[in-house]
Order: sequence, then C-alpha cells, then structure tokens
Amino acid sequence: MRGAQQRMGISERKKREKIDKKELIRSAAMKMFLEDGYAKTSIRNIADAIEYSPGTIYLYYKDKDELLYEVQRDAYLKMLEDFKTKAKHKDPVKRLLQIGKTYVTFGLKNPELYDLMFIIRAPMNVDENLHKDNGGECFEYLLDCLESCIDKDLLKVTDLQQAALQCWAMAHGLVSLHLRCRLKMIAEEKEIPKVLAAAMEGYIKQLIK
Amino acid sequence: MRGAQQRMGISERKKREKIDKKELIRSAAMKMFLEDGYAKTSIRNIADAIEYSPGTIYLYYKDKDELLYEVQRDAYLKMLEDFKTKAKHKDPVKRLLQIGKTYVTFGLKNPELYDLMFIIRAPMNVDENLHKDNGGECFEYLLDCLESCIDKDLLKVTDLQQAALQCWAMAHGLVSLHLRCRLKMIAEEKEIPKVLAAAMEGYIKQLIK
DNA sequence: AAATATACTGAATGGTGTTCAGTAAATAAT
DNA sequence: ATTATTTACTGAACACCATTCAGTATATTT
Repeated sequence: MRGAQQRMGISERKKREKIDKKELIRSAAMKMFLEDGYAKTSIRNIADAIEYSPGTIYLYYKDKDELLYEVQRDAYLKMLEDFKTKAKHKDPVKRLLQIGKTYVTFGLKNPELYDLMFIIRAPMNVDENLHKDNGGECFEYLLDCLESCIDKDLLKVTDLQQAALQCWAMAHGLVSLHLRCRLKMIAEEKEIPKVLAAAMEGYIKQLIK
Repeated sequence: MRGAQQRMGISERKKREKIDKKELIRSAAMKMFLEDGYAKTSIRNIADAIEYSPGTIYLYYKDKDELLYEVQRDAYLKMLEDFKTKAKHKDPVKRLLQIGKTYVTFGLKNPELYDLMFIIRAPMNVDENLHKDNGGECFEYLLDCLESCIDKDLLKVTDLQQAALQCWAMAHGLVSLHLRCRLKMIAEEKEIPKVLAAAMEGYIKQLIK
C-alpha cells in the first residue's frame, strides 16, 4: 500500500519534472526568439543555452514549428492582457481608440514577438485552429467593442465583420510595413511611433458619427 | 584598324552575352521564386535549372539577397504597370477606388510576388534606397491621386501623407493577413477576394465627402 | 608560341532541422 | 538481490542550405 503510494508520488514528481523541462525549453526558446528572431535561433542554439543536446528538444517538441506555436500562444495571451489593462474605458468608442493605440504600440515595442505572431511564415498544417483559438480571443475583444459601438449607434458603419476586419488590417498594415522598413519615405525612424499612432487614431475617428 | 574594330565588336558581344547570362539567372530565379517561394528556392536549385554550377551564380550576383532585389525591382514595375492600366479614371476619387482594388487584386493573384515585395525579411543593409526608388514610384502614383482628390476638396481628410499611409496600410493589412492565413475566422477561402475588395472599397468610400 | 584574361566548376566550410542507434540510470518484476 | 524494462538523454549522421575559392579549360593578347 505504502509502496504503491510512494510510486504514485514519484511518478507525479516525474511528470512535474517533465513539464518543468518542457517549460525550460519553451522559455529559453521564447527568450531567444525575442532577442534574435525566430529564423536566427537554431535548435542547436537553444540546446546549448539550456545545456542539453539538440535531440532532447525533439523529445518535448515535434519540431521547431511546434515551439513557435507555443510561443505564439503566449504572445496572444500577452496581447490580450494588454487589451484588458490598457483598453477598458467604459465608452466603447474611447475603448476602440485605446485598442487601436494598444495594438500599434504592442507591435512597435515587441517587434520580434509581433513578427512571429503575424508576419513570419510557418506551416499552418499541424494546428489549423491555433490562430482561431488564441488570436481569436484578441479579435473577439475587438469584436465586442465594435459591437457595443454599433449597438449604441455611435459609428457610421453597420457591418460588424467588415469594421473589425478594417480595424485589424489598418493596425497590422501600419505595424508590419514599419517592421519591414517600408515607411522610410514617409517618416524618420524616431517619428514613426507618433505617425503610426496618429494614422490609427485618425482612421478610427473617421468611423465615429 | 580593322583588328581593333573587330576586337571591339567581340568585346561588345561578350558584354551582351554576359548581360544575357545575368538575365538568364534572373529570369530563372524569378520563375522559381514565384512558383515555390523565395525561401524554398535555393541557389543550387537555380543553378540546376539553368544547368550551371552554383558558383557561377556568384559571378553575377553578390548573394541571394541581390537576386531578390532584382526580382523586387521587376515586381514594383509590374505593380506600377497594373496601376497605369487599371487605375486611370479621370475622376480622382474613382481612380483612388481603382488603385485600392488593383492593389488588393495584385496581392491575391501574385501571392509569392507580393510576399517577396513586402512581407519576407531581407537585410536592407546593401541597398537602403531600393524601396524608396522602386516601390516609391507606386507610392507616388497613390500620392498623386490623393493630392488630386484633396486639391478638389473631395475628401474628408486633408493630411496627404496620413491619407496615403492609411490607404497603403489598409490594403497591405488586408492582403498580408490573408497571405498568412489569419482571416480564416472571418471568411471562407473562396469568399476572401470579395470580402477584401469590399473592405477596401468600404474604407475608401468612408474617406469621400 | 607563350602569357594572360575570362568563364566556369565542384569540392570544401560551416551552418541548418531532424532522426535514431546507443547508453546509462532509474524503476519494476522476478 | 538479480534481472528485465522503461525512461531520459546523447551526439553522430543525414540531407539540406549559402557561400568561397583553388583549380581548369577555353579564348584572347602579346
């Protein structure tokens, strides 16, 4: 009886240790992805950093993409947290402005993170619903806000889906064009945050009745 | 005298042949970039396709990036051609709508081309002005159109730079989110062209007085 | 005919993701 | 207590990648 309990305790400890290792790998990968970018971070580099062999990583993650998905999951949560703390004004229109500003700022402050969330190519074969499940929560935060605006008849537009798509596309367009250095003809590097924020704010204000 | 002329003729022929080879490499690369994407096309693959050794390519191009820049140049010209043929309505507002539609359609019809023009990462160290010089012409086409609109007081906005930035960001946002499969929660694959065109058109119409 | 210049090769260098036979330690079964 | 089994991990090997460069073969000049 006692032996069995002990064995169960041990096996649980093992399970915990296994999760810890997975977590160790994940956090090392996250750190390196953010510092050097996804492409420049190799499985070998990660293995070196945590002082294990490359093969070990494949005991916990199917491939490099799966590690990316894990980090993306975190990133979406981080963005959602940002929305919840920085875009909670009662007035849905003002909240919409906060969401836009928060999104753009998030992208500018976390370029590598933004990159692996929305820009870099990664086969969506494995987990087709990852972005629906994770990014989905962020998108729904926007949807809820826009729905409130439309319900209260505060906007010129009435098509919720289209409004949401436009807001997201505008914010993503601004951030991603900048992250790919395509706005050099428009503004100096140091002016970019202001210019992008102004463009986003300007767009949303056009929506208001 | 005749000998000298002949030599000059020969050296010119050689020069032509050298340009031809550079062109041969460029067009093979372009074709493969469009079919398989930039990342999946290797220097070895290109060398195989034109039946030369990998080393030969480096006699004509400094590195793979330089080959990318060459193809980007072409791509910008192609887009500008599109604008000139498909967006030439006299009425600047209608022309603006044509530009938006043309841009989005271009991205959807040439996904790999769009990718290497605006989405993939490539060090901008070498030729910082490439996008200013090439993409610049496309952007100026938009700028000219918007300037006409604003001059004739047809838009609600008056800030030319901001309007141009918004238009571009909206179009790029729509196209690039789709190319990275981020719009699955919004619309079915086959509905995407309609949805994106409607969003773009809807946005521009919001701008009109 | 000898010297030089040109065009090209393909093996080598140092990287990448991924696999897998082998090892060593811990646990379970006898 | 001894044997068998499971578990965790290794690191060399595989098939790629971009890039370099000594060597070769052909063409041109001297």
